[in-house]
Amino acid sequence: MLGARVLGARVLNVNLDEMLRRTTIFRRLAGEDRQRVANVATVREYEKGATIFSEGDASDQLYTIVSGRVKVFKTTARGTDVILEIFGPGDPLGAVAVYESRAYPAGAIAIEPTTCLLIPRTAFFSLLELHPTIVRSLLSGLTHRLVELTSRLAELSGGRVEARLARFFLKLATDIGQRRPEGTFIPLALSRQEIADMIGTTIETSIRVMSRWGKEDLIHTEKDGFLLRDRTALEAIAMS
Amino acid sequence: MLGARVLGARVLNVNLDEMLRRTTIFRRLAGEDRQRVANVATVREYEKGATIFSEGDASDQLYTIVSGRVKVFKTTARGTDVILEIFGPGDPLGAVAVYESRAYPAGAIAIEPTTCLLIPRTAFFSLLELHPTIVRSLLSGLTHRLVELTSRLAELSGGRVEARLARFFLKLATDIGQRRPEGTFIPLALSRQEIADMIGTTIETSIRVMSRWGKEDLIHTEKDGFLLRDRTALEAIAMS
DNA sequence: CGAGCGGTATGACGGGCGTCATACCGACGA
DNA sequence: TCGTCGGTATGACGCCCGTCATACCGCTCG
Repeated sequence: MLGARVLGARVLNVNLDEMLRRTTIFRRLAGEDRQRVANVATVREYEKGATIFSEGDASDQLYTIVSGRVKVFKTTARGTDVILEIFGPGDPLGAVAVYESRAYPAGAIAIEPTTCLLIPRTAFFSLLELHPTIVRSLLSGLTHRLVELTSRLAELSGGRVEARLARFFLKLATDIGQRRPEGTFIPLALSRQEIADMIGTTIETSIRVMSRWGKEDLIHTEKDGFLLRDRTALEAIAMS
Repeated sequence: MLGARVLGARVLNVNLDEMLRRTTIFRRLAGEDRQRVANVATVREYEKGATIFSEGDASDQLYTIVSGRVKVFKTTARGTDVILEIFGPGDPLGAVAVYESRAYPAGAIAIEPTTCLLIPRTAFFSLLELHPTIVRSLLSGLTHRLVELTSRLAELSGGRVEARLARFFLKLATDIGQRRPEGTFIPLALSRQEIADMIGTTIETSIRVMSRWGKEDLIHTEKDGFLLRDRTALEAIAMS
């Protein structure tokens, strides 16, 4: 449990209900049902870089992100990592493993200070029995993830690194970008290594491209994110 | 409807029930419910190379493969194709699109003579209402596909082409391989282009590697599949 | 039978990018 | 204050593999 701190549920009981309301899975529950979930839920906090679970771990809990961001990744045969997705507040974590009672098929690491809500598998299953709406909600989430993943698969395979990187930042911009007078700000701090893991290349290459783009005033790395300065230039690179 | 032939449901009504029993989704239905599905189902046949649906098409039917094999693929920004999965008898096709009432996120083409069972979306939805077990079955299928896709994502990103190709055939061997005195036979006819689309490379490279491996007696291309002659050599290549 | 076509095969060439090596810089702790 | 460490930066080298071009082979059709 390195980097994790378990908080007594009683202390936070006031907030638990509020937390549950913000999750995509449990938000539609009636008040009393949410209360029942709250009674068996645990809150856990992770500092940046802390491992939430590792690939192959037995899955006994369903995680839900309350705040922070988490990268879900798989380690390839060669030892390099590939980031499958980056999850944020409200997103479930490990739903696939818990539902199928199998080991986690990928690892999860906090890339920001993160707090999660943990529901034991047994409690989760009895919820599924009682509330078909939760099953529906799960289905919706999974289908969206499937579509996302297929897009990433098409994206990763082949093509020049520069184009992939440009498309990656353009997608981030439309997803979580904030308009500013100087450009579009992406409030997501990723290391060069994590950028490389997202687009399937090495850290040196990602550093090289980011460094050049910084000098060419296309995109700048800031303390807590990235600032897109020249969106049209990136779009041109993405097309090529 | 090029390459498709619609058969009168009445003629095949005897077989329809048998077909439904073989699907992963509808097999658990009670007899009378299966009969209700059979009443609204259609059978359609596709010859090799025929398009079942294209990426972006509106989804009005749920397909289920009765016999044959289908490749599901996405076209990248650069115009190259990436094969996401190859489905066989019993597998559902387009479940994600139908459930979410969205356009198909990928295209589907028959790589063998194939016959499918078509269920209209409306009928599918009323089935979902009546039978929670179908929803469960859908969920299971989706989670398996998710795990598969994440593995393929990790597989595709980076690494030498030879290693990826070796791993690809080794996986096929363990999935659908048949032991023979001369080696392991993989009963799946893929063109060099389709091999390239599976592992994310070009047709020339896949031809080169396959050609060399043929000469080195590692794997031979036959009329209706591939014959793995030297499994340990492939495993060595996959490791490197 | 010759033309056309789709799939396979093979060579030549060059650039993108992975690999190795070194250096710089800020943060942190002894 | 200095040493260490993690992250970033940059150069040199080489080779895998994508691109272009040509050839071969079996099949179908006029």
